[in-house]
Amino acid sequence: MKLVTYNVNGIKARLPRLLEYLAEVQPDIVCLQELKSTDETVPDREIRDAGYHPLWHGQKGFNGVAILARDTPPVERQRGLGGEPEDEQSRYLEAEVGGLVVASIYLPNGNPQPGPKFDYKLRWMERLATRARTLLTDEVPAVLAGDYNVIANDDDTFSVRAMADDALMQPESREAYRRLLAQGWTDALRTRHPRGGVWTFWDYQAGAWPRDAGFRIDHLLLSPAIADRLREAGVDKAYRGRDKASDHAPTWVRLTD
DNA sequence: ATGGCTTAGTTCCTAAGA
Repeated sequence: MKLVTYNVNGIKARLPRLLEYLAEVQPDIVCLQELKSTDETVPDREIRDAGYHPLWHGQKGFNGVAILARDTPPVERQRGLGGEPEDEQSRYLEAEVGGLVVASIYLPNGNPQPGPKFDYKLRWMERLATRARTLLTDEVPAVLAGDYNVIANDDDTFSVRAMADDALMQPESREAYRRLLAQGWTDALRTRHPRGGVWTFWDYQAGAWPRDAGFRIDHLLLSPAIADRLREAGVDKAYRGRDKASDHAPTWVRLTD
């Protein structure tokens, strides 16, 4: 089975690209981020007509995550993370689908840093770690898939220097990500491409795509219960080059059934 | 230092993204 994470950067603006992707690749499960739409304004009918069962967790204007599944409807387990009741940003959605627990994650960007947005990012990462710990304790087969907004290693970016002051690459962001992995999660892309140099995002500005000046921030984390089912991991890079593309490319794992 | 994209909303400018 193929499980994809794809930050679409606006699902209404991206709908033709997303429908193409679903038709051409036919992934089994798709975690979406940055819907920038409410549950009332998402293209629910179009996704269903494309053969997918959607579970939406939208928000007006910003954020918004979803889980799409081809065979059976995702059964919701949780929306949002605990620990900060006043947080109304739609960034976490967890469901059971196809015998897996799947989470669609849109981790806060955190720029500019230092500042309140960076503090929110670090708090959010701790809240995610708390949830992730529970999933491991319960020993469920789980995939935490999404836009983590963390460049974990120097070889995960085209330029360490260009990104040095960015929230994506601060030591605090990296350490929080490493602590999460150290719970027992497997970074699937890293495992299959240990030398780095694999990008999932290319900025719209300054010719980043034609220069191949990207970085890897979309991650799929596998729980121990399914880590040995990992067969392949990659990026469907060509979709970044299409007309009116998202600045992220679909990033995926293939698991044995 | 440069140059300056894309989306959505309180829409013809601004905020946010990364």
